[in-house]
Amino acid sequence: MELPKHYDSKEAEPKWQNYWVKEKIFAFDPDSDKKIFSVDTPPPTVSGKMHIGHAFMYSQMDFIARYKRMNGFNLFYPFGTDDNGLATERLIEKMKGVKGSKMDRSEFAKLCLDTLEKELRPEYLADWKRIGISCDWNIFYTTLDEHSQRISQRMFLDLVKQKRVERKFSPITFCPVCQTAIAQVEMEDVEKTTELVYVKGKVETGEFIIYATTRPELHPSCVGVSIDEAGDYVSVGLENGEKWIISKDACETMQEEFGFKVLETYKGKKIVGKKVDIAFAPLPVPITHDISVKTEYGTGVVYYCTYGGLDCVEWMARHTDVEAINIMDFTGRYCVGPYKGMHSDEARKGAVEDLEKQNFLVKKESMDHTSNVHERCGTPIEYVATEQWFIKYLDLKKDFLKRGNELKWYPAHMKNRYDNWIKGLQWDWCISRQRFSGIPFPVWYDKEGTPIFADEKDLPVDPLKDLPKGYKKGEVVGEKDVIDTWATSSLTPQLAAELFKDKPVFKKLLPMDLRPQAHDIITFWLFNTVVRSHLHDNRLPWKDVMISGWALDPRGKKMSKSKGDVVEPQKVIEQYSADGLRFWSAASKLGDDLAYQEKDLVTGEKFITKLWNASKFALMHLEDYSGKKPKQLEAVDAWILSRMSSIVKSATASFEKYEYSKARAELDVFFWHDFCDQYLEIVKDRLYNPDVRGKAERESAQYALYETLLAVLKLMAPIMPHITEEIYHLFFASKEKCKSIHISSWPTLDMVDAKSDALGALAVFAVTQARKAKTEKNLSLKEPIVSLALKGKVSKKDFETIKDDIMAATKAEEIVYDVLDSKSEIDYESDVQI
RNA sequence: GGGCCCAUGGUUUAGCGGCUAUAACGUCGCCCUUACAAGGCGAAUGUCACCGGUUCAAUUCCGGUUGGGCCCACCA
Repeated sequence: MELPKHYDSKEAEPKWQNYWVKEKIFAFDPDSDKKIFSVDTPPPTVSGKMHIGHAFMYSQMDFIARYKRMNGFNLFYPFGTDDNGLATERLIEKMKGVKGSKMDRSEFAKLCLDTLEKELRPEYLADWKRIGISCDWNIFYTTLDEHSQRISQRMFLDLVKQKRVERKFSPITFCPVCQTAIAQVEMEDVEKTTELVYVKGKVETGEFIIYATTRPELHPSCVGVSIDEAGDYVSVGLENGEKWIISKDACETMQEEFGFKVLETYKGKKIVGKKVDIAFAPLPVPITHDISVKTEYGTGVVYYCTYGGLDCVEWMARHTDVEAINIMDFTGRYCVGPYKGMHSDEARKGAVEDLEKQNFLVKKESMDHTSNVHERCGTPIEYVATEQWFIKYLDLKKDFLKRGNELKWYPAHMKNRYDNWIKGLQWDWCISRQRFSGIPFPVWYDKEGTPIFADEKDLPVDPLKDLPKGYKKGEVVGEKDVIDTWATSSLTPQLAAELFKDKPVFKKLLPMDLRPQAHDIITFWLFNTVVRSHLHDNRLPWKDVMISGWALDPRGKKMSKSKGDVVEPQKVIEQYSADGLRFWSAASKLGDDLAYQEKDLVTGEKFITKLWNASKFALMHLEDYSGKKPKQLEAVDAWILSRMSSIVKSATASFEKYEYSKARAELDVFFWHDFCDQYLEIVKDRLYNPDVRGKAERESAQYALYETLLAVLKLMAPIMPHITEEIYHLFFASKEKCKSIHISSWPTLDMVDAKSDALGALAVFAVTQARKAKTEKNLSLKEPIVSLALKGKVSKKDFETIKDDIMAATKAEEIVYDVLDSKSEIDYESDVQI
């Protein structure tokens, strides 16, 4: 058999991708008895093109999927897209020139679904197909369609039944200029200089407690003052007779400026409970202890307003007996106190002036800090309290930690991030969003404002259009808020599995076997999914999680559009190949970030070329291969089969632990050096010249060649699915009677043999020494060797079994072999006479 | 500030108690060798970040320092 001179990945890759679809190679068989391996593929957001990070992570996921498939598993390997988020919404608004908020909700949702289905998704998915992801593309879901809406709403109702959801007042981030609620992704950090003002609060003892703030305009909503009960505080006396309370740390920095005398030092605990009159606040507030207070910041005293920022929100969560004074409403203006009707800037000026006039101001200083602004208009965000839906789960932290321990983490250290996150959790999970599109809450309110929940049978519902059973128009008001996208995408195992709800196989799909994902979303996506599965089904969503790293720019930093160093996978594939891209993705250890280096793609391409050429050589000599195992295996053939067997064993072990990179590296070295450089060169003579070397000797080589090349192809198939399929089809497919290497059986070669290893190593040594001698004399490798003296630790009798092969490979005219003492420090010795 | 990861020839990396520290890219020299010049053979290049400790023995284990990366919190 003669292979074409070159392998053309541009032609071959799409060809095989089409073949796999046409032949249903990756189709899940719901009726099969084979063991299922299920993958909870994280659905990417359709917000443009697939980026290199996606290509990196999804390739790594696919290595495992393909490995499992070859190990006889019936793969449940769905693909979904997360179309529920803001990014998609924005993209469609831009494309269609519409404003979602000005449209009817269900009309906008329909527009989104249509645009996604007809225009965006096919092109987007083509990128995934082009890197050779072996999902069953018929098992597809979108987090926005009826199927997902029904499940998401049903799960919400399930939580209602369990009394795990509640509606309560809570602040949301809000842009006072755009007058809209904004999500975290819409905010950006801005570094700016602000004025930090130090203010006096009158304590019931007659002393003043000093606190610093950048938001003095919030004074009318001050609800508390906190200190650190374990920290050191001091009372100091000023010349004018005033006594101030500040932390000991603050005292040291302020003493010079104010020239006060320290009267008393004590622990913060001493002043806890004392009442303080705060300027413009309606009521005196007690001094409390709070864990967030550090004596080394400011004056070691913090005042909390509702709401000045996330710190205030968290403080409120810890001080549940305190009632909030909501100082701002959705007009973006203050609604209580002396600055009623004003925006923040105006109010701040007024507040500083008033504090100064009324002698509450201690000092002003400027400071730099980062604050959150709305990325669209640059306005600093505000916090406005409104009613929100929450999933109550803070009481379950221990259970979540336990679930984390039950989960098998690859790599193991990634669990730390999960644990760390849970330990720091202070809020319940707010699942409502004041956005115009998304999955609606299945909730209405009656005239008293009591929620009415939809009947599960009627799902999905849109409460802005539909009515609850037994109510007429005008009797109820539908919930306008939508369910947060994470509250739906935390249900991906259910979204995928329920596509088979009516089949018996459904029971076997959950929990899933594997969740692959990158490390940046452990704290929300992974965690949220564990939470939902725990709450709804009292079990883990999956058995294993495989955490990928990130693709970084060539200097090891995050790629960014503004720096212009974004690598587009589409271009990489264009220039190199999908197999090359995947080979690169397999270069980093699971969980490790990988800096993009173009040379790695070149290495992959070279591997492809080498594999092609080596196969060309092998298949040329296998044309007349009988397929039978020879009675007598030549020593060098036994050696390569032994080495191959070792590689099969360790590569298999590596894949089992999701360590595809180790498998790749080992196979790479074996294939290139042991197989191509050494074995093929040694065995060449026997293959070409059976008349001289013997027919049986050639058949032995054919057997080794067949088995080894096939094993190499199969081990490499998960990582480079196209080139391996191409070669497989040129020869092996018909022999093995199998439609695709990807559903062929994983190699189980079990021919490890220590004696063969020793003989092979000696042969390799001899060949290497001969090459070295010729190279040193600047001679061609074809140059004959007059005499080759060789010493080793194998017996003379055993040496005879490799002697002819060595003579042929080195072009030695004579070989003299001696046995070294078994205690000798060196293993081999040689003397080459040319 | 809290947490996690990382530090090995010019670059990217393997090894994670004991061989002369692995390989690729790059560099240099040689070679058309019946698969491959998009190749082959060979060579040079490393106080394994720094300082201590444990050990007969440390690149490997422990503690600290420095430098990088990421996630979270951002601060009165």
